[in-house]
Amino acid sequence: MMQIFDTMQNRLVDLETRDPNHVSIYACGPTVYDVPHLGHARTALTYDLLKRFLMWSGYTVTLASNITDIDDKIIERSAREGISENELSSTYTKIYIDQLREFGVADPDFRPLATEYVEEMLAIITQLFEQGAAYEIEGHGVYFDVDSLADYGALAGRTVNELRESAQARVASEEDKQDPLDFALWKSAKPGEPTWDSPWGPGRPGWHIECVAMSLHLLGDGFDIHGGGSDLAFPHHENERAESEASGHSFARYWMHSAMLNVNGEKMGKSLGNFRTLGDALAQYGPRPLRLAMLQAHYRSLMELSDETMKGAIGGIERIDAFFRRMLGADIQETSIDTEAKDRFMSAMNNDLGSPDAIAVVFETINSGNAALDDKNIKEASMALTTVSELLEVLGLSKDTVDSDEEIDSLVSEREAARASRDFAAADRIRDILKDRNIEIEDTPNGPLWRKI
RNA sequence: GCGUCGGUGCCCGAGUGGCCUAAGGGAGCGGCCUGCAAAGCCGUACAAUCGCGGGUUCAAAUCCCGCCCGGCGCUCCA
Repeated sequence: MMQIFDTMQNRLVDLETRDPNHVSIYACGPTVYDVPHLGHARTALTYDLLKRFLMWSGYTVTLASNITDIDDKIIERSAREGISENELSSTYTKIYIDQLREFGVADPDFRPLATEYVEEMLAIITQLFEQGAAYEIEGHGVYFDVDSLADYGALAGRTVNELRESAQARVASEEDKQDPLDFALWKSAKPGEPTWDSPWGPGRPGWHIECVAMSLHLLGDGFDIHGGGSDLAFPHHENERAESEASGHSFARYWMHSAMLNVNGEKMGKSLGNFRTLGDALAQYGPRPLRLAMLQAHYRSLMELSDETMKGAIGGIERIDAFFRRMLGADIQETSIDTEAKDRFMSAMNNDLGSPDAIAVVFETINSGNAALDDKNIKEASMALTTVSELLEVLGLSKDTVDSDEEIDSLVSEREAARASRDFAAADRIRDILKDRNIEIEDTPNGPLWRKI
């Protein structure tokens, strides 16, 4: 059985799903006011990996991942750029989706937009009123009363009083909130802002309510896993939980949080110059090395993404691809998977998504497959190939399509002819020509192969 | 300041009481293979030690206490 680290219980727990053989997951996506950075990619990758692994384990999985397309930052930025909120958010939504696809993150089953769930949000706010968990402040909006949730603060590992102390030590609120911890469910309309009608007058959604509306609508009460970046645990997730539970809906059974990512020793978002956007990193390193680098770190540990890390990951991908190239030339048989390797891979992943360990199993299998091929042990080599292919599929690291190019093929043939007549000077000349075009030749017992470098 | 997670070789990282004489990958070095390469295989140095100092235990990288350093949170944030 899979174990995951549940933020709520603050420990590793067995994943016991609401429905047998089905897992419902809600992963918090970005607020689209700018291009995605590597941190967004890491978070999305975590839940992509979780889904792939659970499906491979035999579950059916429903993954919902939202796009928040209305919030203060979006309003601010679109005003500054003189375009509509919708124009701004749809531009960045498209970039986000395109780049995640390029990165190899599969589309979630649902990708809800906050602006399409205002009805559902209003319904929940109504329910909160009915439960006495919400109150209105004239001119400001509707607020949530944190006393409505007995263990408010549990996700942050703190009591309400501890939170209150911190909160009071900070900004005194301008509104007449009953408690400094209370937060807006519905914000009254302000000039120049997009608004929706509501029983409490025109306004727009407040904090966190969009995720509650979308997750409950798409996955139902008591869905299995709610995830996101660790920076969202408090207050975002805590408040979602409060809103949901207080309105009478049981919320997520488990909470998962993926850790942050630093680039070249600097926090994301503050460094300039260096790549920090997903787009730049994809262009610089390619999707697969980037993915390998991220998967070689555990999702719950802070990750440093440096040039050196990437150098290592590029080497790793090359090793994987070289293995496939070699096998391509071998007389491979149809075989079953190596159950020993599969079991080790599975127990690594069952242990709170232990991808670094799981990847170690893949590399070990590549090694034994290569060794088997050297020994002309085709059966074992074939089994290693089957195993590596299947496991890489689970990790989303499968080999790209094979390169093909007629002109290069003909140069390679020319070189083969020269080699056959032992005209090595001519053969090396052709190899140099190809090298100038970033093509590297590998001579194998089954003939030459080439690849882009 | 309070809470929380973490600090393992040159780099990335696994390991959470005995199988650790610390996995795996990358980079390094030597050998084999090759016309030469590339890829691959084999071997090998680098952790007498796992941030530092105490403690518990027959036994600790793994548990406890203190300290140092870093991430995240304390109503923007993946």
